[in-house]
Amino acid sequence: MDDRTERLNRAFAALADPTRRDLVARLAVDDATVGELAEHYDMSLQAVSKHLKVLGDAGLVTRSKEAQRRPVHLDAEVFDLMSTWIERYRRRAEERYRRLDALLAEESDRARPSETEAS
Amino acid sequence: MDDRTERLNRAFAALADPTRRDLVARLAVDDATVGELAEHYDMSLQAVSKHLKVLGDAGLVTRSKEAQRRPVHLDAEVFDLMSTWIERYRRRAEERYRRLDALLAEESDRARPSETEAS
DNA sequence: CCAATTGTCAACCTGAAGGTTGAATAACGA
DNA sequence: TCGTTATTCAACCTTCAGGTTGACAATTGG
Repeated sequence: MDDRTERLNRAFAALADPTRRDLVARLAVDDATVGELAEHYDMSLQAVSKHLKVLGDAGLVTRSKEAQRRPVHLDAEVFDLMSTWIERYRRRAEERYRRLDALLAEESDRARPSETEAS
Repeated sequence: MDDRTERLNRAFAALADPTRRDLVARLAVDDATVGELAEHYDMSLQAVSKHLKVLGDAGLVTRSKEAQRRPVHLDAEVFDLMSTWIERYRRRAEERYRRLDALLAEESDRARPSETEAS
């Protein structure tokens, strides 16, 4: 399996969990420490730490030990990858929908014979 | 958990599997039957059927029993939902990145005293 | 109407996901 | 240096995801 595929696997899997999506939402507002984040959830700090590891392995989040606070922050790159994938198929699905629409219109034209009908 | 949350759970989870993303890619080209799709994978037809059920439950795919062939086709709506979610945080992550950039520039300005520095 | 083809259901297995608790580690302040 | 605080590691449990095979259901063709 190529690298791109595995990155998409991890990224989509990471965001399939509502707690992790919520973590992303919080980190979009401001960087925060594990402890700070954990306060908002009804689960152990260790569990939150695990969730952050999953987000980290997926490349959605980076940890900087540099500063004295705020070690976790969002990283945009993988969002790009997912966005590209989804947009591609969203566009195609919509296209196909429009084409189906056109086809159905054509069909109902054929039901009531029309002068534009070829051979 | 609200409906939107559960739909996102299912949608992201559905696309976390590479076989299912591949099914989506194929269905973006043309509708197909379970059997036709299954030929391309090294797994049982039942397994593919299950994957399609997951995609269906996630609302990414619809099945029409009407016609004699091509029963599975893509549905764009849930793609919209995911796209909106991702774009939102992609944008914020990028914003925060730019702001960090600016902050670092400011910091290095402060290191070498500059005339634009206030107070 | 019968048979063949096509798809789903059911039971089962294995491994991984998400949670727990308790111990280990690392960095900081006094 | 020593204790505190913050975080991760390790072992364990339970549930679920993804695959298998075999039996069943339904639809189409002759």
